[in-house]
Amino acid sequence: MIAQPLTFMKRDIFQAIADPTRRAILVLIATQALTPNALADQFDITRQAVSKHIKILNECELLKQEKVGREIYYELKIDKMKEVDQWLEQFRKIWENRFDQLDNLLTKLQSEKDES
Amino acid sequence: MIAQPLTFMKRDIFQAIADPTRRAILVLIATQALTPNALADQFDITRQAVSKHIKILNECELLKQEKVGREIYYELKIDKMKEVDQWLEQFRKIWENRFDQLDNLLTKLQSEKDES
DNA sequence: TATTTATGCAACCAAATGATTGCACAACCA
DNA sequence: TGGTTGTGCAATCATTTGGTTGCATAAATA
Repeated sequence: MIAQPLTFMKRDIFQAIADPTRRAILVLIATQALTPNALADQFDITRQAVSKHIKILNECELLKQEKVGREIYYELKIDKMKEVDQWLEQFRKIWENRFDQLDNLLTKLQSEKDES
Repeated sequence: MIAQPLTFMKRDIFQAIADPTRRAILVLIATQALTPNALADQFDITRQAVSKHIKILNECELLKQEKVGREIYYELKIDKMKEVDQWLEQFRKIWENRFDQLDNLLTKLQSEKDES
């Protein structure tokens, strides 16, 4: 056995973003801090269901929180999203490399055409 | 069926990459085409379990396949990974913007220091 | 031809997931 | 003080998930 996931965190960011509701939450709190109630207003599910999603996002260390009285404002720790970006990097290298090769080919074909 | 309705795909790429085994598979077939058996050798699970993961990745339209005799070579459709990149873009904008603002602040502080 | 090999599919199972309802409790406010 | 509001937690439930074993079939090989 060669390839095996190395770390064993209970949840990782890839699980966090697997659910469409959680992705929507992340977008909402990317630019502004929101309370669970404010978030729940945006969805068709119960406040408690949203609360569970928040808990999961929190376990993944995706959230900053600030308590104001009895309200809790949640906001995205944007830096955590870079983990996904870093994982994507290995694929980005490949597609950019292939694009460059295609570009080189087209340039070469063009110059050959010019010479004729 | 010719084209699947985009809005009602059973699975999306975020679900595909949620599982650590599937992420490892994607990495393995990003640069080379591999058969299910060759893939299964890399993991501690059964060939059939790997086969199920392949099926899921296929449903997400992440795979190219080429049949050679009785063997089937699977390779990653790298362009499909751009969907994740595109979703990340909205967050990238934010963190790059914040970095620029921090950079501007530091530059300003430095120039104020130079003036004194 | 008979056997081995590569693959996919079906049935089954335990655990995880995403939702619900109900409750507890602290913080506001009339 | 008593009632309302914001939040989190527990119990419960149906569905999905990720794994297993067993089988069917087509292709390669002895």
